[in-house]
Amino acid sequence: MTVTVRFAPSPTGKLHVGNVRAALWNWLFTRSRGGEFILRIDDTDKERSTKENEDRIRSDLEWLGLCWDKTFSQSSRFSEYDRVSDAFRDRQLLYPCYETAEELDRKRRLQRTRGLPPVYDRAALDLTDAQRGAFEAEGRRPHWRFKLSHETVKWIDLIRGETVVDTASVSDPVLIREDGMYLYTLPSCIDDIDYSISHVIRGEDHVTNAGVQIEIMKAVIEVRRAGALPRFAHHSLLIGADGQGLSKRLGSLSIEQMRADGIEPSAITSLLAKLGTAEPVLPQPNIMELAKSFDFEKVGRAPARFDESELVALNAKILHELPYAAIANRLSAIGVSEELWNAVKGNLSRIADASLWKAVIEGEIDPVIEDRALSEKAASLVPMGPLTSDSWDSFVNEVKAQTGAKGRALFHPLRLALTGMEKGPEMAAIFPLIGGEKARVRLSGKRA
RNA sequence: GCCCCCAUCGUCUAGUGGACUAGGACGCGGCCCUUUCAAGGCCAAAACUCGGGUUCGAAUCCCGGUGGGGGCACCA
Repeated sequence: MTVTVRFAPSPTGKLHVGNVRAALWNWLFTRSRGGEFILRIDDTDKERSTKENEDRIRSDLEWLGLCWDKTFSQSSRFSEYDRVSDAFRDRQLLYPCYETAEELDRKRRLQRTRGLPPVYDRAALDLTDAQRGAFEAEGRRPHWRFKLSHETVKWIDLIRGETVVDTASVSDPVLIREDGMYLYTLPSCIDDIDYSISHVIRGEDHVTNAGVQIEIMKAVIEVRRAGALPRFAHHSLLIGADGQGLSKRLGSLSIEQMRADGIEPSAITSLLAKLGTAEPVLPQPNIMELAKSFDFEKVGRAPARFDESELVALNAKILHELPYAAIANRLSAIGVSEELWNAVKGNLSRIADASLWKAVIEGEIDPVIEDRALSEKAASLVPMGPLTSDSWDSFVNEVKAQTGAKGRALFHPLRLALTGMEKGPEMAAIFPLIGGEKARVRLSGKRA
Protein backbone atom coordinates (compact mmCIF):
# COMPACT_ATOMS: atom_id res chain seq x y z
CA MET A 1 0.00 0.00 0.00
CA THR A 2 1.33 3.41 -0.97
CA VAL A 3 1.59 5.65 2.04
CA THR A 4 0.76 9.33 1.73
CA VAL A 5 0.37 11.52 4.76
CA ARG A 6 -0.18 15.19 5.30
CA PHE A 7 0.54 17.69 8.01
CA ALA A 8 -2.02 20.47 7.83
CA PRO A 9 -1.23 23.40 10.09
CA SER A 10 -3.31 26.51 10.08
CA PRO A 11 -1.19 29.66 9.71
CA THR A 12 -3.06 31.34 12.52
CA GLY A 13 -0.36 30.60 15.06
CA LYS A 14 3.05 29.15 15.69
CA LEU A 15 4.31 25.61 15.76
CA HIS A 16 4.60 24.23 19.29
CA VAL A 17 5.47 20.89 20.88
CA GLY A 18 1.93 19.62 20.47
CA ASN A 19 1.48 20.09 16.75
CA VAL A 20 5.11 19.33 15.98
CA ARG A 21 4.63 15.93 17.57
CA ALA A 22 1.83 15.26 15.10
CA ALA A 23 3.98 16.55 12.22
CA LEU A 24 6.89 14.39 13.32
CA TRP A 25 4.83 11.23 13.66
CA ASN A 26 3.37 11.72 10.21
CA TRP A 27 6.86 12.23 8.85
CA LEU A 28 8.40 9.27 10.67
CA PHE A 29 5.59 6.96 9.64
CA THR A 30 5.72 7.84 5.97
CA ARG A 31 9.54 7.77 5.86
CA SER A 32 9.54 4.35 7.47
CA ARG A 33 7.25 3.14 4.70
CA GLY A 34 8.83 4.91 1.76
CA GLY A 35 5.80 7.17 1.36
CA GLU A 36 5.10 10.83 0.71
CA PHE A 37 4.80 13.71 3.15
CA ILE A 38 2.56 16.58 2.09
CA LEU A 39 2.58 19.95 3.81
CA ARG A 40 -0.85 21.50 3.43
CA ILE A 41 -1.49 25.00 4.66
CA ASP A 42 -5.03 25.23 6.02
CA ASP A 43 -5.57 28.90 5.35
CA THR A 44 -9.29 29.07 4.64
CA ASP A 45 -9.70 31.59 7.43
CA LYS A 46 -8.50 34.67 5.60
CA GLU A 47 -8.80 36.95 8.58
CA ARG A 48 -6.65 35.00 11.00
CA SER A 49 -4.15 33.45 8.59
CA THR A 50 -0.96 35.37 7.98
CA LYS A 51 1.97 35.03 5.64
CA GLU A 52 4.34 35.51 8.59
CA ASN A 53 2.90 32.50 10.39
CA GLU A 54 3.08 30.42 7.24
CA ASP A 55 6.73 31.33 6.65
CA ARG A 56 7.52 30.66 10.28
CA ILE A 57 5.89 27.21 10.11
CA ARG A 58 7.85 26.29 7.00
CA SER A 59 11.17 27.43 8.42
CA ASP A 60 10.53 25.66 11.73
CA LEU A 61 9.74 22.41 9.90
CA GLU A 62 12.85 22.74 7.76
CA TRP A 63 14.94 23.47 10.82
CA LEU A 64 13.63 20.28 12.43
CA GLY A 65 14.48 18.32 9.30
CA LEU A 66 10.87 17.55 8.41
CA CYS A 67 11.19 18.03 4.68
CA TRP A 68 8.08 17.70 2.53
CA ASP A 69 7.59 16.14 -0.90
CA LYS A 70 4.70 18.36 -1.87
CA THR A 71 3.01 21.44 -0.49
CA PHE A 72 -0.03 23.55 -1.28
CA SER A 73 -2.42 25.97 0.32
CA GLN A 74 -6.15 25.50 0.57
CA SER A 75 -6.66 29.07 -0.54
CA SER A 76 -5.60 27.93 -4.02
CA ARG A 77 -8.38 25.37 -4.28
CA PHE A 78 -11.60 27.27 -3.65
CA SER A 79 -12.98 26.37 -7.08
CA GLU A 80 -12.71 22.68 -6.19
CA TYR A 81 -14.50 23.26 -2.92
CA ASP A 82 -17.24 25.19 -4.76
CA ARG A 83 -17.72 22.30 -7.16
CA VAL A 84 -18.12 19.74 -4.39
CA SER A 85 -20.38 21.90 -2.27
CA ASP A 86 -22.64 22.53 -5.27
CA ALA A 87 -22.92 18.78 -5.74
CA PHE A 88 -23.69 18.38 -2.04
CA ARG A 89 -26.51 20.91 -2.35
CA ASP A 90 -27.91 18.99 -5.31
CA ARG A 91 -27.93 15.86 -3.20
CA GLN A 92 -29.54 17.66 -0.25
CA LEU A 93 -26.50 16.92 1.85
CA LEU A 94 -25.96 20.60 2.49
CA TYR A 95 -28.81 22.68 3.88
CA PRO A 96 -29.14 26.40 4.56
CA CYS A 97 -29.59 27.68 8.12
CA TYR A 98 -30.51 31.19 9.20
CA GLU A 99 -29.94 31.23 12.95
CA THR A 100 -27.62 33.93 14.19
CA ALA A 101 -24.67 33.12 16.43
CA GLU A 102 -26.64 34.53 19.37
CA GLU A 103 -29.67 32.38 18.63
CA LEU A 104 -27.53 29.25 18.43
CA ASP A 105 -25.81 30.17 21.64
CA ARG A 106 -29.16 30.60 23.38
CA LYS A 107 -30.31 27.19 22.15
CA ARG A 108 -27.17 25.54 23.45
CA ARG A 109 -27.47 27.13 26.86
CA LEU A 110 -31.06 26.01 27.13
CA GLN A 111 -30.13 22.43 26.23
CA ARG A 112 -27.36 22.48 28.77
CA THR A 113 -29.59 23.63 31.61
CA ARG A 114 -31.89 20.75 30.77
CA GLY A 115 -28.98 18.33 31.08
CA LEU A 116 -28.95 17.72 27.35
CA PRO A 117 -25.91 17.79 25.09
CA PRO A 118 -25.75 21.02 23.07
CA VAL A 119 -26.50 19.51 19.68
CA TYR A 120 -28.07 21.45 16.81
CA ASP A 121 -31.80 20.67 16.56
CA ARG A 122 -32.01 20.81 12.74
CA ALA A 123 -34.78 23.41 12.92
CA ALA A 124 -33.62 24.77 9.56
CA LEU A 125 -34.58 21.51 7.89
CA ASP A 126 -38.24 22.29 8.57
CA LEU A 127 -38.13 25.76 7.06
CA THR A 128 -40.57 26.37 4.20
CA ASP A 129 -39.54 28.21 1.05
CA ALA A 130 -41.60 31.16 2.24
CA GLN A 131 -39.78 31.27 5.58
CA ARG A 132 -36.42 31.10 3.87
CA GLY A 133 -37.53 33.88 1.53
CA ALA A 134 -38.53 35.98 4.52
CA PHE A 135 -35.12 35.57 6.12
CA GLU A 136 -33.43 36.51 2.87
CA ALA A 137 -35.68 39.56 2.55
CA GLU A 138 -34.59 40.53 6.07
CA GLY A 139 -31.07 40.59 4.73
CA ARG A 140 -29.97 37.38 6.39
CA ARG A 141 -27.52 35.18 4.55
CA PRO A 142 -27.51 31.44 5.24
CA HIS A 143 -24.74 29.34 6.63
CA TRP A 144 -24.68 25.75 5.37
CA ARG A 145 -24.70 22.56 7.38
CA PHE A 146 -23.89 19.03 6.29
CA LYS A 147 -26.68 16.56 7.04
CA LEU A 148 -25.22 13.74 9.08
CA SER A 149 -26.69 10.23 8.74
CA HIS A 150 -27.27 9.81 12.49
CA GLU A 151 -25.75 6.39 12.19
CA THR A 152 -22.79 5.02 14.06
CA VAL A 153 -19.46 5.49 12.32
CA LYS A 154 -16.85 2.90 13.14
CA TRP A 155 -13.21 2.56 12.19
CA ILE A 156 -10.11 0.70 13.29
CA ASP A 157 -7.85 3.38 14.62
CA LEU A 158 -4.15 2.50 14.32
CA ILE A 159 -3.55 3.67 17.87
CA ARG A 160 -6.92 3.41 19.60
CA GLY A 161 -8.20 0.23 18.03
CA GLU A 162 -11.91 -0.01 17.21
CA THR A 163 -13.34 3.46 17.62
CA VAL A 164 -16.98 4.49 17.40
CA VAL A 165 -18.66 7.85 16.92
CA ASP A 166 -22.42 8.16 17.07
CA THR A 167 -23.21 10.95 14.62
CA ALA A 168 -26.62 11.39 16.23
CA SER A 169 -24.82 12.90 19.23
CA VAL A 170 -23.03 15.48 17.10
CA SER A 171 -24.32 18.68 15.53
CA ASP A 172 -24.56 18.78 11.75
CA PRO A 173 -21.29 20.57 10.99
CA VAL A 174 -21.33 24.02 9.46
CA LEU A 175 -19.32 23.74 6.26
CA ILE A 176 -19.83 27.22 4.88
CA ARG A 177 -20.16 30.34 6.97
CA GLU A 178 -22.67 33.11 6.52
CA ASP A 179 -20.03 35.20 4.75
CA GLY A 180 -19.42 32.37 2.27
CA MET A 181 -16.10 31.37 3.80
CA TYR A 182 -15.29 27.68 4.08
CA LEU A 183 -14.59 26.25 7.49
CA TYR A 184 -11.67 23.83 7.48
CA THR A 185 -13.85 20.70 7.53
CA LEU A 186 -14.95 20.39 3.91
CA PRO A 187 -11.68 21.55 2.31
CA SER A 188 -9.81 19.13 4.51
CA CYS A 189 -12.03 16.20 3.50
CA ILE A 190 -11.85 17.08 -0.20
CA ASP A 191 -8.08 17.47 -0.13
CA ASP A 192 -7.56 14.23 1.75
CA ILE A 193 -9.52 12.39 -0.95
CA ASP A 194 -8.11 14.30 -3.94
CA TYR A 195 -4.52 13.88 -2.77
CA SER A 196 -5.03 10.19 -1.91
CA ILE A 197 -4.06 10.57 1.72
CA SER A 198 -3.65 7.03 3.04
CA HIS A 199 -3.21 7.80 6.73
CA VAL A 200 -4.46 10.69 8.82
CA ILE A 201 -2.27 10.93 11.91
CA ARG A 202 -3.21 13.57 14.48
CA GLY A 203 -4.18 14.24 18.09
CA GLU A 204 -7.15 12.65 19.79
CA ASP A 205 -8.87 16.03 19.98
CA HIS A 206 -9.98 15.08 16.46
CA VAL A 207 -11.64 11.77 17.29
CA THR A 208 -15.19 13.09 17.10
CA ASN A 209 -14.27 15.06 13.98
CA ALA A 210 -13.11 11.84 12.37
CA GLY A 211 -16.60 10.38 12.68
CA VAL A 212 -18.07 13.41 10.95
CA GLN A 213 -15.31 13.59 8.37
CA ILE A 214 -15.69 9.96 7.38
CA GLU A 215 -19.28 10.70 6.39
CA ILE A 216 -18.26 13.79 4.46
CA MET A 217 -15.40 11.95 2.77
CA LYS A 218 -17.76 9.21 1.66
CA ALA A 219 -19.93 11.87 0.05
CA VAL A 220 -16.85 13.44 -1.58
CA ILE A 221 -15.86 10.04 -3.00
CA GLU A 222 -19.37 9.71 -4.49
CA VAL A 223 -19.20 13.14 -6.06
CA ARG A 224 -15.69 12.58 -7.41
CA ARG A 225 -16.44 8.97 -8.40
CA ALA A 226 -12.92 8.25 -7.20
CA GLY A 227 -10.82 8.00 -4.08
CA ALA A 228 -10.75 5.99 -0.90
CA LEU A 229 -11.10 6.62 2.80
CA PRO A 230 -7.79 7.07 4.63
CA ARG A 231 -6.94 5.12 7.73
CA PHE A 232 -6.81 7.04 10.99
CA ALA A 233 -4.39 7.17 13.90
CA HIS A 234 -5.31 9.42 16.82
CA HIS A 235 -2.62 9.84 19.46
CA SER A 236 -3.13 11.12 22.98
CA LEU A 237 -2.20 14.71 23.68
CA LEU A 238 0.74 15.89 25.73
CA ILE A 239 0.27 17.27 29.21
CA GLY A 240 2.65 19.43 31.22
CA ALA A 241 5.10 18.27 33.87
CA ASP A 242 2.49 19.32 36.42
CA GLY A 243 0.05 16.80 34.98
CA GLN A 244 -2.24 19.49 33.62
CA GLY A 245 -3.14 20.27 30.03
CA LEU A 246 -0.57 22.02 27.89
CA SER A 247 -2.78 24.48 26.04
CA LYS A 248 -2.31 27.43 28.38
CA ARG A 249 1.48 27.38 28.20
CA LEU A 250 1.79 26.86 24.47
CA GLY A 251 3.49 30.21 23.88
CA SER A 252 6.58 29.22 25.85
CA LEU A 253 6.58 25.85 24.15
CA SER A 254 6.84 27.18 20.62
CA ILE A 255 9.55 25.81 18.37
CA GLU A 256 10.65 29.37 17.76
CA GLN A 257 11.28 29.85 21.47
CA MET A 258 13.13 26.56 21.84
CA ARG A 259 15.32 27.44 18.91
CA ALA A 260 16.09 30.80 20.52
CA ASP A 261 16.90 28.99 23.78
CA GLY A 262 19.61 26.97 22.07
CA ILE A 263 17.77 23.66 21.85
CA GLU A 264 18.99 21.46 18.99
CA PRO A 265 16.39 20.19 16.52
CA SER A 266 17.53 16.63 17.12
CA ALA A 267 16.83 16.99 20.84
CA ILE A 268 13.24 17.91 20.02
CA THR A 269 12.77 15.09 17.53
CA SER A 270 14.50 12.53 19.77
CA LEU A 271 12.18 13.33 22.65
CA LEU A 272 8.93 13.80 20.74
CA ALA A 273 9.40 10.65 18.67
CA LYS A 274 9.59 8.39 21.72
CA LEU A 275 7.63 10.21 24.42
CA GLY A 276 4.45 8.26 25.10
CA THR A 277 5.78 5.11 23.47
CA ALA A 278 7.20 1.96 25.01
CA GLU A 279 10.64 2.78 23.66
CA PRO A 280 13.33 4.58 25.65
CA VAL A 281 14.08 8.22 24.92
CA LEU A 282 17.70 8.36 23.75
CA PRO A 283 19.74 11.05 22.03
CA GLN A 284 19.45 10.42 18.31
CA PRO A 285 21.07 13.02 16.07
CA ASN A 286 19.89 11.25 12.93
CA ILE A 287 16.17 11.64 12.30
CA MET A 288 16.11 8.80 9.76
CA GLU A 289 17.16 6.39 12.51
CA LEU A 290 14.08 7.53 14.40
CA ALA A 291 11.93 6.65 11.40
CA LYS A 292 13.29 3.11 11.28
CA SER A 293 11.98 2.30 14.72
CA PHE A 294 8.66 4.12 14.46
CA ASP A 295 5.71 1.83 15.15
CA PHE A 296 2.08 2.55 16.12
CA GLU A 297 2.09 -0.73 18.06
CA LYS A 298 4.38 0.88 20.63
CA VAL A 299 2.25 3.97 21.21
CA GLY A 300 0.32 4.27 24.47
CA ARG A 301 -3.21 5.62 24.81
CA ALA A 302 -2.76 7.69 27.96
CA PRO A 303 -1.68 11.35 27.85
CA ALA A 304 2.11 11.71 28.18
CA ARG A 305 3.93 14.38 30.16
CA PHE A 306 6.16 16.83 28.37
CA ASP A 307 8.85 18.12 30.72
CA GLU A 308 11.06 20.92 29.43
CA SER A 309 13.88 19.92 31.77
CA GLU A 310 13.97 16.54 30.06
CA LEU A 311 14.43 18.33 26.76
CA VAL A 312 17.28 20.43 28.14
CA ALA A 313 19.03 17.34 29.53
CA LEU A 314 18.65 15.53 26.24
CA ASN A 315 19.99 18.56 24.42
CA ALA A 316 23.15 18.47 26.55
CA LYS A 317 23.68 14.78 25.81
CA ILE A 318 23.36 15.37 22.11
CA LEU A 319 25.90 18.17 22.29
CA HIS A 320 28.40 15.99 24.14
CA GLU A 321 28.45 13.55 21.26
CA LEU A 322 28.37 16.11 18.47
CA PRO A 323 31.47 16.14 16.25
CA TYR A 324 32.82 19.51 15.16
CA ALA A 325 32.14 18.81 11.50
CA ALA A 326 28.40 18.50 12.10
CA ILE A 327 28.13 22.14 13.21
CA ALA A 328 31.35 23.66 11.86
CA ASN A 329 29.58 26.59 10.21
CA ARG A 330 27.70 27.54 13.34
CA LEU A 331 30.82 27.30 15.49
CA SER A 332 33.05 29.29 13.21
CA ALA A 333 30.33 31.93 13.14
CA ILE A 334 30.93 32.47 16.86
CA GLY A 335 34.68 32.06 16.46
CA VAL A 336 34.94 28.65 18.09
CA SER A 337 37.70 26.46 16.68
CA GLU A 338 37.62 22.68 16.49
CA GLU A 339 40.27 22.51 19.20
CA LEU A 340 38.21 24.68 21.51
CA TRP A 341 35.01 22.80 20.74
CA ASN A 342 36.50 19.43 21.55
CA ALA A 343 37.95 20.78 24.77
CA VAL A 344 34.70 22.23 26.10
CA LYS A 345 31.79 20.36 24.53
CA GLY A 346 31.53 17.84 27.35
CA ASN A 347 30.47 20.64 29.65
CA LEU A 348 27.93 22.43 27.54
CA SER A 349 24.18 22.34 27.64
CA ARG A 350 23.80 24.74 24.70
CA ILE A 351 26.08 25.42 21.77
CA ALA A 352 26.03 29.14 22.49
CA ASP A 353 27.70 28.42 25.83
CA ALA A 354 30.86 27.60 23.91
CA SER A 355 31.44 31.33 23.54
CA LEU A 356 31.37 31.58 27.31
CA TRP A 357 34.35 29.25 27.50
CA LYS A 358 35.95 30.94 24.55
CA ALA A 359 35.88 34.14 26.62
CA VAL A 360 37.39 32.36 29.61
CA ILE A 361 40.14 30.76 27.56
CA GLU A 362 40.95 33.45 25.05
CA GLY A 363 39.72 36.60 26.74
CA GLU A 364 40.54 38.29 29.99
CA ILE A 365 39.22 37.18 33.35
CA ASP A 366 39.78 38.09 36.94
CA PRO A 367 41.21 35.00 38.61
CA VAL A 368 39.78 33.79 41.90
CA ILE A 369 42.56 33.09 44.37
CA GLU A 370 41.56 30.52 46.93
CA ASP A 371 45.02 29.53 48.17
CA ARG A 372 47.52 32.31 47.59
CA ALA A 373 50.61 30.36 48.61
CA LEU A 374 49.70 27.47 46.35
CA SER A 375 48.80 29.51 43.31
CA GLU A 376 51.90 31.66 43.55
CA LYS A 377 54.03 28.57 43.77
CA ALA A 378 52.12 27.12 40.82
CA ALA A 379 52.69 30.30 38.79
CA SER A 380 56.41 29.70 38.99
CA LEU A 381 55.99 26.10 37.88
CA VAL A 382 54.07 26.65 34.65
CA PRO A 383 56.30 25.10 31.95
CA MET A 384 58.01 27.49 29.61
CA GLY A 385 57.38 27.33 25.89
CA PRO A 386 54.23 26.01 24.17
CA LEU A 387 51.97 23.75 26.21
CA THR A 388 50.79 20.34 25.00
CA SER A 389 48.08 17.96 26.09
CA ASP A 390 50.60 16.38 28.50
CA SER A 391 51.58 19.68 30.09
CA TRP A 392 48.76 19.70 32.62
CA ASP A 393 49.71 16.37 34.19
CA SER A 394 53.35 17.19 34.63
CA PHE A 395 52.49 20.68 35.88
CA VAL A 396 50.05 19.35 38.48
CA ASN A 397 52.53 16.71 39.61
CA GLU A 398 55.16 19.35 40.11
CA VAL A 399 52.76 21.57 42.12
CA LYS A 400 51.80 18.57 44.21
CA ALA A 401 55.43 17.68 44.89
CA GLN A 402 56.35 21.19 45.94
CA THR A 403 53.27 22.08 48.00
CA GLY A 404 52.11 18.73 49.35
CA ALA A 405 48.54 19.56 48.28
CA LYS A 406 46.48 16.81 46.69
CA GLY A 407 42.98 15.98 45.51
CA ARG A 408 40.44 18.74 45.74
CA ALA A 409 42.80 21.00 47.72
CA LEU A 410 45.18 20.82 44.79
CA PHE A 411 42.77 21.01 41.90
CA HIS A 412 40.14 23.41 43.05
CA PRO A 413 42.43 26.44 43.64
CA LEU A 414 44.12 25.85 40.31
CA ARG A 415 40.83 25.69 38.42
CA LEU A 416 39.53 28.81 40.16
CA ALA A 417 42.67 30.77 39.47
CA LEU A 418 42.95 29.69 35.85
CA THR A 419 39.30 29.93 34.84
CA GLY A 420 37.55 31.88 37.57
CA MET A 421 34.94 29.09 37.56
CA GLU A 422 33.96 26.44 40.10
CA LYS A 423 33.65 23.77 37.47
CA GLY A 424 34.17 23.29 33.80
CA PRO A 425 35.85 21.26 31.11
CA GLU A 426 38.78 18.93 31.62
CA MET A 427 41.73 21.13 32.66
CA ALA A 428 44.19 19.06 30.67
CA ALA A 429 42.31 20.03 27.53
CA ILE A 430 41.97 23.75 28.17
CA PHE A 431 45.34 24.39 29.84
CA PRO A 432 47.27 24.43 26.54
CA LEU A 433 44.59 26.67 25.03
CA ILE A 434 44.95 29.20 27.83
CA GLY A 435 48.70 29.15 27.32
CA GLY A 436 51.60 29.44 29.70
CA GLU A 437 51.93 33.18 29.72
CA LYS A 438 48.32 33.87 30.61
CA ALA A 439 48.35 31.01 33.13
CA ARG A 440 51.27 32.52 35.02
CA VAL A 441 49.58 35.91 35.27
CA ARG A 442 46.25 34.45 36.40
CA LEU A 443 47.92 32.23 38.99
CA SER A 444 49.67 35.21 40.42
CA GLY A 445 46.27 36.80 40.97
CA LYS A 446 46.20 39.36 38.20
CA ARG A 447 43.67 39.92 35.47
CA ALA A 448 44.66 38.34 32.17
C1' G B 1 -24.19 19.62 32.33
C1' C B 2 -23.74 15.53 28.52
C1' C B 3 -20.52 12.10 25.68
C1' C B 4 -15.72 9.57 24.70
C1' C B 5 -10.76 7.97 26.21
C1' C B 6 -7.20 6.82 30.03
C1' A B 7 -5.01 5.14 35.06
C1' U B 8 1.69 0.16 36.73
C1' C B 9 8.25 2.95 40.11
C1' G B 10 9.50 10.48 40.16
C1' U B 11 8.84 10.08 34.37
C1' C B 12 7.90 7.05 29.66
C1' U B 13 6.28 2.30 29.70
C1' A B 14 6.32 -3.88 29.42
C1' G B 15 2.29 -6.73 30.99
C1' U B 16 -3.96 -9.50 26.98
C1' G B 17 -6.23 -14.92 34.02
C1' G B 18 -1.21 -18.88 36.77
C1' A B 19 5.56 -18.34 33.74
C1' C B 20 5.09 -11.43 38.47
C1' U B 21 9.45 -12.19 43.98
C1' A B 22 5.73 -6.99 38.40
C1' G B 23 10.52 -6.30 33.56
C1' G B 24 13.13 -2.19 30.86
C1' A B 25 14.67 2.91 29.91
C1' C B 26 15.37 7.95 31.78
C1' G B 27 15.97 10.36 36.33
C1' C B 28 17.36 9.99 41.59
C1' G B 29 20.88 7.83 45.48
C1' G B 30 25.47 5.18 46.63
C1' C B 31 30.21 3.18 45.19
C1' C B 32 34.41 2.88 41.70
C1' C B 33 37.46 5.44 38.23
C1' U B 34 39.56 10.15 36.71
C1' U B 35 45.10 13.20 41.87
C1' U B 36 38.41 18.55 41.39
C1' C B 37 33.41 19.07 38.90
C1' A B 38 31.44 16.76 34.62
C1' A B 39 31.78 12.35 31.57
C1' G B 40 32.25 6.85 32.11
C1' G B 41 31.61 1.91 34.88
C1' C B 42 29.05 -0.81 38.80
C1' C B 43 25.21 -1.35 42.53
C1' A B 44 20.74 -0.14 44.95
C1' A B 45 15.98 2.15 46.18
C1' A B 46 11.48 2.87 43.81
C1' A B 47 4.90 1.28 41.21
C1' C B 48 -0.11 -2.12 39.97
C1' U B 49 -5.54 4.91 42.05
C1' C B 50 -9.51 3.23 45.61
C1' G B 51 -13.89 0.02 46.80
C1' G B 52 -16.77 -4.03 45.45
C1' G B 53 -17.50 -8.43 42.34
C1' U B 54 -16.25 -12.94 38.97
C1' U B 55 -12.53 -16.93 39.61
C1' C B 56 -9.12 -22.29 42.69
C1' G B 57 -6.22 -17.94 41.16
C1' A B 58 -6.80 -10.78 39.13
C1' A B 59 -1.91 -5.65 37.49
C1' U B 60 -4.81 -8.40 33.79
C1' C B 61 -12.13 -9.58 33.39
C1' C B 62 -16.94 -6.87 35.28
C1' C B 63 -19.40 -2.77 38.21
C1' G B 64 -18.86 1.72 40.96
C1' G B 65 -15.95 5.84 43.18
C1' U B 66 -11.81 9.14 42.52
C1' G B 67 -8.30 11.46 39.44
C1' G B 68 -6.42 13.04 34.53
C1' G B 69 -7.13 14.02 29.20
C1' G B 70 -10.38 15.15 25.12
C1' G B 71 -14.99 16.60 22.71
C1' C B 72 -19.81 19.06 22.67
C1' A B 73 -18.00 26.71 17.63
C1' C B 74 -20.48 30.31 11.66
C1' C B 75 -11.88 27.80 15.45
C1' A B 76 -8.46 24.34 13.57
